[in-house]
Amino acid sequence: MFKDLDPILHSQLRLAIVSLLITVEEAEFNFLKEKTGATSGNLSVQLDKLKTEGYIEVNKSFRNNYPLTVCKITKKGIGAFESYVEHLKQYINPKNG
Amino acid sequence: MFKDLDPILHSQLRLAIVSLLITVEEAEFNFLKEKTGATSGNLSVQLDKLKTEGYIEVNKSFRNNYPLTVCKITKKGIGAFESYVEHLKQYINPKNG
DNA sequence: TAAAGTAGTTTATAAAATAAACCAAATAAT
DNA sequence: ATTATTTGGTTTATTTTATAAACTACTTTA
Repeated sequence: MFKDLDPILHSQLRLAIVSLLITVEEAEFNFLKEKTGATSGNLSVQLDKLKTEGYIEVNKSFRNNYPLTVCKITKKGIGAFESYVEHLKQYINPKNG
Repeated sequence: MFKDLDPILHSQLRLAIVSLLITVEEAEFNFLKEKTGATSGNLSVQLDKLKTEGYIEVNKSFRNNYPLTVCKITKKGIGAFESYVEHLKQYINPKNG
């Protein structure tokens, strides 16, 4: 009756990250940090999880001598997000029959 | 930017339980178990959590000599659910700006 | 050159979800 | 009548997650 919710996306922070990446298509670590309000540590861990799952790509480089981490959603990530939202509708539309 | 998601409701099983209780207004343990596909143990724990939070009422009695647990959503639970859904929309509508 | 800031990562701790084991009573089988 | 099985759960233990704290490596400023 209830479809499973992808546990990778069913996390407040990871969902926020993916939600942002869907709109901007590319974002820096600090942009994500500010928008989500996450701590650096937590953000680092969750980005890694999304990367491991293949939902995002993470590109590390340097800019003005400082490390720079840029994230981008993948096709798989977009698909997973859309699917997650579809599944979620079953839970939040009180017409689950 | 992103509003916090009530951690009590941001759980697949608890969300499913509350989603069901919103439509039926009263449900037996086994009804919830079948509809959600949860194990008894997990269901028992999560019902207790929702009860402790004041989101549901749990009435224990006997029927045909067997124990019977009946659950009902509270006003607080309805409010929390509605609020959760509102907050969630920020995450799933890719127009978060 | 010492202190403070940038941009993170890693490790440790707390909280949550899940599974396994258990319990009390009822019914069914031998 | 005693043993086994089923019902309707609860409790405890294990695994998984999330979060926070500590740390790294380097840069800039005083």
